[in-house]
Amino acid sequence: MNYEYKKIEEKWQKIWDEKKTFAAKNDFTMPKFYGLVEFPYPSGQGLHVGHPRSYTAIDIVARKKRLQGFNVLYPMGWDAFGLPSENYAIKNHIHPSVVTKNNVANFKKQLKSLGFSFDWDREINTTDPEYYKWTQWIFLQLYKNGLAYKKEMSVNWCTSCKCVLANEEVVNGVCERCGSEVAHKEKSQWMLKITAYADKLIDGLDTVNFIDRVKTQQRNWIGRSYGTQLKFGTTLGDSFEVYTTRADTLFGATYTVISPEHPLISKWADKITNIDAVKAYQEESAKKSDFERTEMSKDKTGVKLEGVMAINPVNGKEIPIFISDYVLISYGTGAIMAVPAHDTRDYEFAKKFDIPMIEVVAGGDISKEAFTDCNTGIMVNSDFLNGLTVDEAKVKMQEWLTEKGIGEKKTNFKLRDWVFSRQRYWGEPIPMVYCEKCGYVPLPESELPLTLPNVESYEPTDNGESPLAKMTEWVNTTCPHCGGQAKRETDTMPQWAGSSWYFLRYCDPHNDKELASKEALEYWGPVDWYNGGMEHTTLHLLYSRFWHLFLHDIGVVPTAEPYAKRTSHGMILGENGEKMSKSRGNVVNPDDIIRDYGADTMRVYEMFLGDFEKAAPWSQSSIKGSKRFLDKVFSLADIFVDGDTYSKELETDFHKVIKKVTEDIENLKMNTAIASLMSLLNNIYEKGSINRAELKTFITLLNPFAPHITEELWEICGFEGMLNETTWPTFDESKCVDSTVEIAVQVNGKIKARISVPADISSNEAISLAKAENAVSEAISGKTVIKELYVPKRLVNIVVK
RNA sequence: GCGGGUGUGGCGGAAUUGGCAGACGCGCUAGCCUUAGGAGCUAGUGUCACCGAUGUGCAGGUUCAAGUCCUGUCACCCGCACCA
Repeated sequence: MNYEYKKIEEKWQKIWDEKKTFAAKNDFTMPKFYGLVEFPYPSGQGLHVGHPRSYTAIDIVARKKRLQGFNVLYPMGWDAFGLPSENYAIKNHIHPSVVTKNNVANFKKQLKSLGFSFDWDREINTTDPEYYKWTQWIFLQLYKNGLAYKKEMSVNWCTSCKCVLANEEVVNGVCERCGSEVAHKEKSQWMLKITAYADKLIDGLDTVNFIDRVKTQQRNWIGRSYGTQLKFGTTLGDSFEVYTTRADTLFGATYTVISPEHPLISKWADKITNIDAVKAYQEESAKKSDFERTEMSKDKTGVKLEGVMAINPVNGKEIPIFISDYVLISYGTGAIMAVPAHDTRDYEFAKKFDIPMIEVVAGGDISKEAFTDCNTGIMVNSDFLNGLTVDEAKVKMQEWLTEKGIGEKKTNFKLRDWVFSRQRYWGEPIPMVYCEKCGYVPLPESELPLTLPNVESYEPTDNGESPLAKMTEWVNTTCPHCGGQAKRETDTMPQWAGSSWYFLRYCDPHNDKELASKEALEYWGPVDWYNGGMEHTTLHLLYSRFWHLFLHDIGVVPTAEPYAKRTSHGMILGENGEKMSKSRGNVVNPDDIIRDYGADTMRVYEMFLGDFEKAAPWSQSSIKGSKRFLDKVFSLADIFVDGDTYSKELETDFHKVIKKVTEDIENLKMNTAIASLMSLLNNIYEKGSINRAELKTFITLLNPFAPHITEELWEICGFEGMLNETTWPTFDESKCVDSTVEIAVQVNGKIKARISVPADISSNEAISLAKAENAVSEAISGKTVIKELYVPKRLVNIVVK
């Protein structure tokens, strides 16, 4: 029989659609499984071969779970706000909503043609007012709880997108999206206080099953450090605070540094005798872009403040104060105590400016480099700390500082608050109005959704205003508080807003009273398994955990953490091993693959490609292997015979493969699961026939990977009902072992022979059988046997001298 | 610099966690079949001085036994990047 994949695939996709085969059931008594993949941004380019790698893997898990009796929620939707649609709209004078609609239709068609078991009844779209009503609602809750605030500050400004960026969106000093230079701009921005959740975001990681690299990356990004904040007096009679994690080295502090933006400078301006040089340095560092600043990070620069000295609180010594851009205003107090002998950066700076160093931890050689090791050193030159270890000294100094009222314990984070406004059209309007009298006033919840007005032009402006600002009839409104004249906020929310809670909406997508019902959230939450890209680790994944932790605190969701398990797929690279991109000309279009080989082949190929977590290059010729496999599977119908139990020859094989596939799917080892099915298929053909029981098991195991061809075979072979209504095969551990096994016989670890023995053979018998082999007796004759060992079912090793 | 990871045939990758390295697939070679083949079938395929030796980035070590454990070292990839 011929495997007509096109006909078969279209047929079953239509049946699944009509029967709503994969709709999640509203039966909250069943055991549930909520599998989630990141919903795509529906770009004009259509689906990329990278998308199906993630979607197929979780589809396989979802399909298997259904057969195992779970009520499965596997939803899909569209993260449709964003710049590409807006830019396309600007260029072609089409409303972004129209662009989005067309792109969604195309994406949906493509996804359907791959046979994913999504519950399309729960499809959502972040640009739908019925959806973003609740995005705005969450913003209002954040505002009411003091977690959204407006602040005038220096922000990252993408010169090409003409829009501010969050810290997470700046990569190597350039815009994460377009790669353009990022400048600094003073702007008043809506901020979300994600830093209030820094501890919870770190500690929560201990309660979830995320792959380690995701956890470490989030921990590093949040960057918690435990230290001390302490006060240095000055010769002007005032004081300033510094943050340090090495309070133990306080006796070694030989200077201090404040950042160029530090407010002390203007306070001291008339006392600083070299104020011109200081101001020049301030200006110079303000001009540097993030990119330049990191580029120049090796060479330390700075200016000493003349006319003021700091006083080391532990010994009263007067030490100089510098300004230098290696101290950041945004971290700690924007000022540090410098201990050149025990900090690499201070060491470099001190060498350059010829500042003395004092060794306070013995164990290194400070004439060569800073000694920063905290584990081996012993305190010296430190009065009451002498002789202590670093850890002991930290504690003692901390106590001393606290007692004297000079310093206290302090935890700091690298994480900054989230810049939440964007000066673009195609985003959720921020539901706030500005009233001259009342200041910023939140829109009443009853007025949500606040929909985007229709504007003539979506062009971003150079002055940093949102395109919405020109819509005077939309902007001018009345104050919800006093009824007076007021203006709407014209900035919109960032890309990451809608995706920060979308998985909640899937639980109850048509609810118009709340973002989702309590019952639905109780039942479906948390997401059991979430797979997505590593590139979202410190963006979407972090943001959505923050929102969820907050929603939990205000009682909206039942659990603190949104995702019980997080895995991540590797990228699919072009055939040349480089990242797929239009400019490199190595992009593979999924539509072409489906046309030439079929969706099932595409699915099997992408899963067989290699280790799911690692990047893997696409290989056009390897696809043929997957196609050949499915061709052979389809031909099983030709060698189909009667028989309702596994045949003797294949029984062990079947039990082993059921075990292997069942376990491999849970571990995302799809490549080895497929390999074991291929192996089994080879054995079946060697035997020459397959019976009912065997075929049933085989196609059920293969079904999650290749759903169309297996449904078709199910029908052809006359099995009852549909394959997706059957149950997942089970295995018997005792039947997974062969009764006879081939073992290796080694002499001094070198293989001399292979023998077949009963699996349960005794050690003595195995060894004597081994010795009976010619090659073995030859190798040991005339030598003394020192040791003989038998590793059950593996090998015999005879050690001779 | 800090953090995470990876090095196994011509290629993608396996290896029950210390027990026969190279499963499965691609590619390649030879043969068969075919008017033809970028189709199918059969056999072979780590390397070499091919009855034997050797082999998992490199150098040591532990062990009866090491891809796997330990020490050192090199290379590459990813994330963060002066975070005090």
